[in-house]
Amino acid sequence: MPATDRVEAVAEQVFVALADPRRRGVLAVLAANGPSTATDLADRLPITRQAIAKHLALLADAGLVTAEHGERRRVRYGLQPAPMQLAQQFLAALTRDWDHRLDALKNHLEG
Amino acid sequence: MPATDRVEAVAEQVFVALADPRRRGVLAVLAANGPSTATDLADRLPITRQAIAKHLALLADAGLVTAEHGERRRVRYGLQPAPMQLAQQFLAALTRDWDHRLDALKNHLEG
DNA sequence: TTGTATTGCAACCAGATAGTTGCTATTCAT
DNA sequence: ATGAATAGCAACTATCTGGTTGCAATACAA
Repeated sequence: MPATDRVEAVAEQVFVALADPRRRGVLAVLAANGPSTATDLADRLPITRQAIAKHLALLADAGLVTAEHGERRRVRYGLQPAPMQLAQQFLAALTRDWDHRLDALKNHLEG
Repeated sequence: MPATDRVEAVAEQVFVALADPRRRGVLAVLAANGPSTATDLADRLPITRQAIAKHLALLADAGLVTAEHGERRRVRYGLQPAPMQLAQQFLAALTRDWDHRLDALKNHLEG
């Protein structure tokens, strides 16, 4: 698989993740408070722990958070900025590409 | 409503739009070929015209495409880059914010 | 050992989403 | 007037998504 396809796949997962306000909420709490457990997050957000757990699973699958297993069966989830940066680059490239193509079409019509 | 909320609302719609491969396909065709009708797009993509029309409605709602009514009842949809740029700025700000907060947390632990 | 706190799994529900088919209306050419 | 091409609307289906409740298992404290 070409590298650009893998980039697009990661970007897609990031877009899916950021498309949901509750997931953005989870990420915001993690950014503000540092690594937290699902139970901690459920205290600060208006949904149940199990709902949080599902969102965390999706975020972990996208690489946006990673789980670290601590003492007493506790699992803390921490932010992982790399996929965000990838998605940002993908978005920037897409915008540039569009602008370039639209300019080319415009010039083609004028010329 | 504060301006940042409106930015976030637009960014969310862009993320939703870009989260779907078929929608990215529609946008790619529009970028490559310029404004096109739903029927044109249906010829180039593996889904029916009606499915395309639904995606176009969502994209238009997000401001990513605009409809121009032409002759003979034809409606052509063209790319609109502004919301993309907004989403890009939102994503960049988010990434910066995370990095800043994570650094602060790290320094807090070390200091 | 009993209790408390935590995680993980499964079943279930309601609503949204993607797609299809079928139909109607409009426009223009023959 | 007929026919071809296009766009829009509605109904229907299947799948995905977000959320809940309930329950079992684990770990530690008293």
